[in-house]
Amino acid sequence: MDVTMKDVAKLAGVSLSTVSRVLNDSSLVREETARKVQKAVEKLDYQINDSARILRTNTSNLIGVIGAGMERPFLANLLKGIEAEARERGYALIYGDSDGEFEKEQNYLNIMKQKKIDGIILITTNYYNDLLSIVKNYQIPVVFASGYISDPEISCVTVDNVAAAYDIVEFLCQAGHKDIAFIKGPDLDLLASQERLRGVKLALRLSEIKYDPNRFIEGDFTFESGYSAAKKIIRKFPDVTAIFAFNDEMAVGAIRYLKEQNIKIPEEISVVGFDGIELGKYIDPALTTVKQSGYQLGLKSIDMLNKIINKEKIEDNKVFIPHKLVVRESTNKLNELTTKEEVIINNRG
Amino acid sequence: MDVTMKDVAKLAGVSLSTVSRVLNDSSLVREETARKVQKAVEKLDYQINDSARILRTNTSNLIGVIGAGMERPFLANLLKGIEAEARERGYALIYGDSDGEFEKEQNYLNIMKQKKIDGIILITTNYYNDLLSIVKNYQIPVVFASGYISDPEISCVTVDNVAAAYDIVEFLCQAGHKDIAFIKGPDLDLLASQERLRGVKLALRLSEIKYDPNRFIEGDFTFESGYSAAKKIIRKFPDVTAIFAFNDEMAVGAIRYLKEQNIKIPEEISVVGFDGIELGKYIDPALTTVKQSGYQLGLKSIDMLNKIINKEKIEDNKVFIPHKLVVRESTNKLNELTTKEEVIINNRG
DNA sequence: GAAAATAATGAAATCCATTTCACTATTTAA
DNA sequence: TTAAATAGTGAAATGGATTTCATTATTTTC
Repeated sequence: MDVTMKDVAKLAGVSLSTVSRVLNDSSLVREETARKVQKAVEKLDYQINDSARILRTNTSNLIGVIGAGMERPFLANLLKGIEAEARERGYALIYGDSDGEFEKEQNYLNIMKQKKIDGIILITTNYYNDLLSIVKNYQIPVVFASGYISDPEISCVTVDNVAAAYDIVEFLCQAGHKDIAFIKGPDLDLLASQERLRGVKLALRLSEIKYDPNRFIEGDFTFESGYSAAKKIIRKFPDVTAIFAFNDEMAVGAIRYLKEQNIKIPEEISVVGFDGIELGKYIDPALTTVKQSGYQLGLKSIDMLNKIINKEKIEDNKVFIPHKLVVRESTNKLNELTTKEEVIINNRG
Repeated sequence: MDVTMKDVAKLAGVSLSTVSRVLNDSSLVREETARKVQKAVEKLDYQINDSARILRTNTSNLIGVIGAGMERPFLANLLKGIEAEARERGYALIYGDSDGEFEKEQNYLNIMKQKKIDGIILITTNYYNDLLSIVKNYQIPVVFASGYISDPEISCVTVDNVAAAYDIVEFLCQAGHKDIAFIKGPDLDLLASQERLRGVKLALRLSEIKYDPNRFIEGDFTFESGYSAAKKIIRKFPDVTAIFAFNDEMAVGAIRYLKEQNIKIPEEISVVGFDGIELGKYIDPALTTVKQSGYQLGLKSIDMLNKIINKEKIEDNKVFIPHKLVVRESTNKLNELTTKEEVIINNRG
């Protein structure tokens, strides 16, 4: 029913082998013969049967992507970057959502293995050591694109979560904030959230601010969780002057809550986020955040994976993409606030 | 190197055929034999070679998804729904982004055909008639999940863009707005944007408001385009009392611009969006919009595709998912505004 | 208990491309 | 001109499953 190489061979008056050679690497075929074959291919609109090819060659030009929470803007852009670079390099993508569940991850891993994927990108927040050992067992090239994995065998591409979180907290501290609350990610998130936590602690220590675990409210990276975390923060710590949400969506949720309570941002409370998604520019006040490019992360991940697949030398299997502090309207210096109050006090006095 | 059925057969002491039967449909196999085979499968951790299976059976349990602009929250959720339902039904997903380019769509269509996908979901804004005829030629089950396609042969699942746009414009009109501006989608978008446009026109006609094409500024569904569209609107039509952006992101961008200009929302200008993405609840003012569920749309699309693949009867190959007007803070009745003004006038008088 | 029917299994063909090996045609070297 | 080397091509083996057809065991029927 479908056109096969045999049909092409017959029409071109050559053998199967020759057709195959023309379609892959015509170096061994006379130009004239190649032309005949090409003509037949076009005339019949021949399309290769990929399964047959994969069966024989054991390479699929397929890359598996297993992610979770990919509807988040940052990760949606990551996927976009992955897709663009994969396409560029001749790979197609098999995409599966694990919902952050180990079982589903395993499941997809199996399915993808059965499809003989050439490599796999994992975007998984709560990796378990089990997953790591399974992945290693599979002998399939893997890149983690969600956080730093210390295991030296594992390649990963990620923003430097520790440094980035450090930078933004340091920024708050240098602005004079001492009473800071945090909306962290799920405790199960062993990658991004835990790393950012480490960066926070580091910055606090260097600024000689006591680390108080109570000031870390757990969220799940959604608007909603940011909103309700802010509520808890305001109740428990009415004196905070700054909130650092571990991603922009939670920051936006928090801002919404604060505004509902008629708390002025940044005059009374500064709010900062993480990721630097487009949205941050358009909310009111525009969000101060530390920006990383999901798209870039996607490109780099495929780049590294491609190198592993092709057994190219890799200088370093831990790659960090750049991050940048973006100061907008949701923060100010605590001094400024003080100044204003002083002015008011002066007026009164 | 990999474990094959042959290995399983040998270990279990049966023939290849028997192993295959056990793994597919053991109805013809003695229970005892089946157990032996199962045990061998487990012992060897046998994984089927999918390419071999597909080659033989010509069915892949693969569904292709070709989309564009999938980083938009609504579409990201659509993809999530597609993935969830596809997984549920035993399909894996091959995912490609077309960037809205015909050539890339064609390309992916070819690649996917070569991989013997069982069906395909198209989320493409500017479909060309070319694409339609190609798709028809391919004889592969297809579902459009992005808008209404009139061609009776083509199945589609979509919100009723005409009705939804009608509803929200009617809502504005009934609130007393006569001077409305619109931020539409790209003119190339023959689906969502053009349909919404039709809904708008219908509502305007029924409310006896003259249709003025100048009042429709073209955007591209991004925050940024909503922002600059609002700028144009305010310059050209300083008297507008309402803006309808054809999606929520553009509405958010518009709101940002209006706020920068110290224009009060909704007191001076009401703003409405389309889609009902989560974000709308958290911006200030919370966005009035017409809500559809991307996730739901995804589920329904796979459901329909699955039916086509299995040659089940389909009552109607045009399916609409529900939409709902969600009134929040970004709109008010023009009367209320008038009342306030009257009060002010009275105060003055 | 023999014949007929059914259940359970295996051998071999098949799906479609790639690739090795063998062979012929053409060049090059001597 | 002949021997040696190389270029170009084809036949056949191969990858790993499914499935048809044939065959052997087992039941059922009379």
